[in-house]
Amino acid sequence: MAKFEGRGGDTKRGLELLWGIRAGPRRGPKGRLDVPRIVEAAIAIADAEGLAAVSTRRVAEAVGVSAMSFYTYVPDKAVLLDLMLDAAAGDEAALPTEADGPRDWREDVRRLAVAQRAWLLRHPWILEVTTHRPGVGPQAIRTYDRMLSVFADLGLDEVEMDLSVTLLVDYVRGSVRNLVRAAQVARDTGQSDEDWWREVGPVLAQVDLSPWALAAHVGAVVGDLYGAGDPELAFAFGLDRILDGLEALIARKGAGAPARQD
Amino acid sequence: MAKFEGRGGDTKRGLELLWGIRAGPRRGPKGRLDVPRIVEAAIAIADAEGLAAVSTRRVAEAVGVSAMSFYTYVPDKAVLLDLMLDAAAGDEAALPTEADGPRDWREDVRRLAVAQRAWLLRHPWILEVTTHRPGVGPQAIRTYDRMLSVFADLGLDEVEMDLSVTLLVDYVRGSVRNLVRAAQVARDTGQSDEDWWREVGPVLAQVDLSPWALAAHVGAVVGDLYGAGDPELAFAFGLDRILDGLEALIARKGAGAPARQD
DNA sequence: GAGTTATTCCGTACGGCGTAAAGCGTTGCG
DNA sequence: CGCAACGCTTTACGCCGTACGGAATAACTC
Repeated sequence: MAKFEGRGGDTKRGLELLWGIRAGPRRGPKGRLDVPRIVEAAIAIADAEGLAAVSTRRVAEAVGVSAMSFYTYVPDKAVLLDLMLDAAAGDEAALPTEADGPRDWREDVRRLAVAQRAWLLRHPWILEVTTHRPGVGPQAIRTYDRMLSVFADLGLDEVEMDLSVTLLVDYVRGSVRNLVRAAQVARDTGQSDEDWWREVGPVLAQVDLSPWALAAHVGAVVGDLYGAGDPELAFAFGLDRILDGLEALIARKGAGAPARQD
Repeated sequence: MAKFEGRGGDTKRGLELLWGIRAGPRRGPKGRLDVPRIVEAAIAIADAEGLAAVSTRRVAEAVGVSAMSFYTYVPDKAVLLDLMLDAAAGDEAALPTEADGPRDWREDVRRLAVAQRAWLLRHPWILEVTTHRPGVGPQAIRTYDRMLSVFADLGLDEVEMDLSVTLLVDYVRGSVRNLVRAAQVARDTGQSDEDWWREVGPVLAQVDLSPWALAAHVGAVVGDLYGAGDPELAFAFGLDRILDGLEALIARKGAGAPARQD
């Protein structure tokens, strides 16, 4: 199960598939399918029903072949996940370019974060597949490149640029994760957050929370204000803190670089 | 993967187990086990071999009963995971108190983040658990309380305190995740990062990276400096940015609150 | 052409998983 | 005592990833 949440499998073959540089077979019957069709079907299933619904049997059925024919095209499930990841990276929103007017790095970074967030919400299963090794597919590299470009020309060195991208991506992923999980559980169990609270409330009422008065107080205030938590607000708040933090770094480092324009 | 449907009764039963408020059975044979023993065994397996090794059958075997006897104590696997989560929250490091000298919120927050990180590295499987709902067990609430206390008396309102905790926790989790996956994959596949790069390198060399020159350049510089990425450095960098961001907020909000002391 | 060989596709099977169902024996309440 | 509640077990179902082996097909060698 969780063995496949990381990478592994046939690394070399997987990479060749990622970049489409596998030497085609010279004899034998022609395949009825190709890898992109399989990956597309897998992504459709994941988008609609979650990563748990993506089994090799299910994908094979979706493209109209028997269970084992799947393995003719993809060496194992770990590689399928790699391919899905890189393919999904293809539909991220475009970044604004210099042509759209004067660059404002703060606005660019915010847009980047919002776009990443929207992308993750479109493909929630991506959060369950997260790679530990850098994405080495074409789409992943393109995304990395685009993110770096936002931090270019601000006086940061290469390492700082890379770390800034990492910080931003890690934050967005963490922030979206909570939201996605809620939706996922609601779907899997047919139980909304409200239903759940209605069940939890009475049990918690029996409990003595006084040892954690601060938690109880803040929890009550926050809960009253926006139910079980407002993910939009949390996202915006964290992003603003991170932008402030990056701004402090940039101000310190990039004396001669363009500053905020607003 | 996380497809455990929690039916209505399971949620309630799970909560009762979390808080130890089940009504004891009056007749029938005494059980040979209790829930804490089962949870402890499950955590031991998860610590040693990863979450994937935790199956109901395996846990049952570890405590010396047959596969189905497990379900006498725990209604289903999702509840087991909830119990594991809350139990694991019990071994977080203590926070320094006011008795240790003058409070410095920045240092406190940093210590908090470092402690959280160490805790996650001690129980890496926690990051793999797709939690049912926000933690409502006693340990989870205790942790939340302690984190809030660090942000108390700084001029932040309840919502800002809650959001600050969320930001910090989300960041730490995201940051640790990369590190944990590396170790996990290395263990599962027997392939170290270096082995992996040795396999990836030659394939990537065949590829034209010029469309993403910035990514290639930064990637090369970063890779040269510290191999496949230095997680310690990335963690410290992101944490510093977040601290700067929080400091800006606190400076703006808490005119009368204690400022930095260093 | 004929033969060889690489390749596609598929049926079967193995050992895992979570857990429903049903049976057995033990316990304590009435 | 009898009976209901309960602990524990065996059996079984339908999933999963995928190893294996066989049949059909296409292109290469002769």
